[in-house]
Amino acid sequence: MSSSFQAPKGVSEYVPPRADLFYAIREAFAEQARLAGYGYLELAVFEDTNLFKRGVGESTDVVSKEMYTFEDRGGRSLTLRPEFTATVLRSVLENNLHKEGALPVKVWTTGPAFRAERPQKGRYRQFYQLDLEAIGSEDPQVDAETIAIASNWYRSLGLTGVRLLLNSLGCKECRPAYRALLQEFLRGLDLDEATRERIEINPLRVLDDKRPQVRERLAGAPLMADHLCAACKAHHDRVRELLGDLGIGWEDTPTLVRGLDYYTRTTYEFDHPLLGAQSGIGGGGRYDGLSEDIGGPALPGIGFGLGLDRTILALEAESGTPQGAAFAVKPRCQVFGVALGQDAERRLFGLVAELRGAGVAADMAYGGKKLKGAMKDADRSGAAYAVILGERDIAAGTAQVKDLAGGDQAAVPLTELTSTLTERLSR
RNA sequence: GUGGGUGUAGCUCAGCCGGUAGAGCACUUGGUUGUGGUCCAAGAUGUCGCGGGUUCAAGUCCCGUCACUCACCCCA
Repeated sequence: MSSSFQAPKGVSEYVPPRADLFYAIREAFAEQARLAGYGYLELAVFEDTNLFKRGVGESTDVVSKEMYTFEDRGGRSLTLRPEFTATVLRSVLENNLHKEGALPVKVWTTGPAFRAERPQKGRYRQFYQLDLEAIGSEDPQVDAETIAIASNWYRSLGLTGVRLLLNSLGCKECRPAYRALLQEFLRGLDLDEATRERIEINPLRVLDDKRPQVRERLAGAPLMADHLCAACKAHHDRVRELLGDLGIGWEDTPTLVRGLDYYTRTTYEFDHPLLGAQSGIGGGGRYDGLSEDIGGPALPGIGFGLGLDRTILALEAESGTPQGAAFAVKPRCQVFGVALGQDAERRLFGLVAELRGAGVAADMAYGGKKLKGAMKDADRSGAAYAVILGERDIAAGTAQVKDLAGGDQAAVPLTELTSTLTERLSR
């Protein structure tokens, strides 16, 4: 019997065992970020609505029709974050991190973001991202470094099907001219009303329309790659060179466009072919003008958002393929205790605490269960060993340690129980 | 916002031309006095999403509604 309530529409919730995977892959990312010198940030989940309007851009769909915006009791307009970059940059500037040490400021964060979209596979109204940003450097090495971090993370999870799609969107020197050129081309096409409007507001987005009838008309459209200024071209070539040095493969995708206005130069997306319509599992790029857009100093930046929900879907999709998903979650229980009688139960309770103190994941049967039921619990717990303790054993000063996979069982002196199990589990 | 599909046991689903509810898995108990995972036996479990209509009779047909889901759009 469930309650009268259910989670709001489109909210992705995680419960065991999926939630264990969710947590573990997030920890795996923390390790990658740490190795590359990125510091952790814990940030506001809602912001002044204008931060997103000015940062993400009012012409974007995200801002114009997908934000959860509300008024607080003081009449302020607040918005649940639809993405992370604007919040990260706002916090970095507010806390003067860009003045405290060497640039770039290297930070990462994680948590939920919110968009009021119609839910479907891989698209939720409350969804989870890992976000990493390097703020204050134009060096293409930083571009390559951030891409490498994401790429290493996917690899550490055992994902093999991730593709990197790469493009450059130019800068404020070369993009306006290209944009005008593209608009001119697009206006000559026979397109539907909504698309014609988009040509005037955000023409680059028309390029990655998925509809076949639109795609065929787009053949021959001018591409940013052919209109980059010398500085942008040099930057883009250098990034690709560095990715090559790192052994990271990519596909040049001249039609790749991001939906947020702030992106400049390096722009990329991680894509997984097994996922269906929402195949972009992560994306990022440069945003050299964003700081000024939100009233800050001129500070270039680059970063990415990786979708945790979609990464889990990718992991699950791959585990159905021959190569399989290699990522293993730490077991929730390594040793499971089974007691016979009240005295033994009390003694075992202490032993379980001792095992936990020694770093062994331990659990036991509660509620005075009979041996058979308790052994069944031991089996279900996934533990490698069961520790069985009865009056006989206590009298002998030992416990029975059973290897649940093999079935072997032997008496181990109580004083050596923790060290014996620690040793056996470590090999 | 637009279109399609689906709502039956904890899970995955079957249920014909309308005749009063089924399977597999999971669960409980027993076979086993101090031993799980295998095997055998027995058992418990449902507002058939909700509301209305047609009918002697509705899980089944009709209308409405809600939820879920996939796709468009959008993006992580």
